[in-house]
Amino acid sequence: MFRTPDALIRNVHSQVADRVGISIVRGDVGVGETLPSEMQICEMMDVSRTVVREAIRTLTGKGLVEARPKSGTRVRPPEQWNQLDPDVLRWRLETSEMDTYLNKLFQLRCAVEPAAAALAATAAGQADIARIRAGYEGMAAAKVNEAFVAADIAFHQAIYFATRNEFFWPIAQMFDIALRQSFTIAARGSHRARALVEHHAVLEAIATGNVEGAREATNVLLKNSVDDLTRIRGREFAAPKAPPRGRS
Amino acid sequence: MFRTPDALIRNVHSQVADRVGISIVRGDVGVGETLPSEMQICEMMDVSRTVVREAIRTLTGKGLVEARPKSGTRVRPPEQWNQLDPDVLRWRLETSEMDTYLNKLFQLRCAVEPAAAALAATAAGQADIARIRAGYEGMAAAKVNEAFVAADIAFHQAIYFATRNEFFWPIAQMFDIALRQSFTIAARGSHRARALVEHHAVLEAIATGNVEGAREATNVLLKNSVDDLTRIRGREFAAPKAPPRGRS
DNA sequence: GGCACCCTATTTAGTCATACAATACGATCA
DNA sequence: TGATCGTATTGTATGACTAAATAGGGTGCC
Repeated sequence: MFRTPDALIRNVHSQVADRVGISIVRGDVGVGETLPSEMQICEMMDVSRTVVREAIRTLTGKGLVEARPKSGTRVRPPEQWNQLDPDVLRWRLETSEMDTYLNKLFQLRCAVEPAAAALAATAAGQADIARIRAGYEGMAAAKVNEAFVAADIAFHQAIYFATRNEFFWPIAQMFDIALRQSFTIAARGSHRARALVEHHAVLEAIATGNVEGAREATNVLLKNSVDDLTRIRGREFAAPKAPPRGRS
Repeated sequence: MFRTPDALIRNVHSQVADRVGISIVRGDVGVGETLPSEMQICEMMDVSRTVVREAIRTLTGKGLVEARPKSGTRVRPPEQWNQLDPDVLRWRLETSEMDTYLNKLFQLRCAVEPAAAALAATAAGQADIARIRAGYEGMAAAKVNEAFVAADIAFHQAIYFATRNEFFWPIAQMFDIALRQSFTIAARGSHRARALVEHHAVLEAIATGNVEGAREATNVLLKNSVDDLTRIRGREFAAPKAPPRGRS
C-alpha cells in the first residue's frame, strides 16, 4: 500500500495545471501572450477539455492568466500573480536560481518576522504559545536533522499564527514548501546548539509578553541564520545586490 | 456599450464561486465540515455541474477547501487559506468587522512597508522610481478625493514593486481591494497637505538611494496615517488589542 | 452471545464526450 | 471607410462512466 508520493499521481487536472503553470512561470509563454487554445492543450496532453478547463481555472484563480471568449487565455504580468501561493512557489522553485530565490525569501522574513514575533508577544493565547514551545522542544529532542528541520519550521510557523492576524498567515504557509532547503542547510551539526539558544530566547520573550524582546531576539536569530547561510554557501547571500542605476 | 460593472455579470462560475466562497468565509460551513455535494449545489443555484465544479476548483486553488471522492468537499482551516488573495480578501470584506479588518491590515503594513521602502532604495531602477513619482504627482495634481486616493494607492503599490522582490508583491495587490476605504477616510481635506509632504520624503529617499531615510520616512507616514484614522474613527484603531491571557 | 474483521454496496468526486451559446476578432463587401 | 457576416475560442449544459472512500452488513472467531 504505497501512499502516493504526494505529488505524483493525484488528479489529472492538477497535473495539467502543474505543467501549464510551470511553463508560464518559466516564461515559455511571455506576458500578454495567449497560451494554446483549450483544444490544442487537450491534444498536447491527451486529456479531455473538462480537465484542461479546470486546470486553467486553477491558474486563473492564482492570477497567472486571464481568459476571454474568442480572445484566448492570456498570461498576466507577474506583478499580479499570487507569488505566495504554495503552487506558484513550487513552480518557481523548479525554475529559478536557488540563491536568488532564498535571498529574496530572507528579505521578506527579515521584514516581517520580527514584527510578527512582537505582535505574537501581545496577542498570543495559551494554545499559541504551547504550539511555539512544542516546536522548540521538537528541535531540542530531534535526533536526526530531518526532525530538527521539521520542528524548526513548525516553530516559525507557529509564531506567525500566534499573531492572531490572518494576513500574516500566508507567509507562514510557504515555509515548508520554500524554506525546507535553507533550513536543512543551516541545521548542520555545530549550528544546532546556538540555534536552540536563540529559539529559546524568542519563545520566552513571546511567552512573557515581552514585545521588544521578542522583536530583538528574532532579529538576532535571523541575522545569524543569514550569516550561516552566507558562510556555508560561500558567497554573497542576503545582501541585496544593487542593480546598476543612475540618479534621476 | 456598457462596460459591465466589473463584478455583476461576468462568468457564471465566478458568481457561484463568490456565493460559496462568501458562505465559507462567513462560517456558514464550519472548518472540517463538508459543503453540499456538487449535485445539491447544482440544484440550489440552478446551474450545471460543470459550473459548480469549476467554481469549486477556484476555491480549492485558494486553499479554502479540499475535495475527495466520496468523502466530499471539506473546508480547510483558515490558517491554510490564501488570506492575501484578492477574492478571499473581498469575501472577508463583506463579512468582517471593518475596524478589526483595517487594524490587522495596518499591522501588516507597519511590519512590511518600511522594509519595502528600504529595499526599494537599494534595488529600484529608473522605471520603478518614475512610477513612484507618478503616484506622488498624481496625488499633488488631484482635484477630487477619488483621484487622490487612486494615486495614493498607486504610490504605495509602486514601492512594493520597486523592491524587485516578487514576494513583496502580493501585499501590494491587496491595496486597491482592501485599503481603498481606509485611504478614502484619510484623504479628507486638511490631511492632504501633510500627506503630500510625507509622501515626497519617501519618494526622495528612495530616489536617492537613502536606505535608512526611506525606512524612517515610511515609518513616519504610517504612524501618522494610523493616528489620523484613530482620531477620525473616534476609537482605538491600530493598537493591537491584547486578549486576556494568563502566563504559562 | 459478543466482538473483531473483512467484504460489498453506495455515495460522491473525477473524467470523458458532445452539443450549443455567446463573444470578439478579422475578412469581406458595399 | 464603414458595416456586416463568418469563424474561432471560451462559456455552459447534459449524460455517462470511472474511481475511491465510507458505511453497513455479514462472517468468522473468541
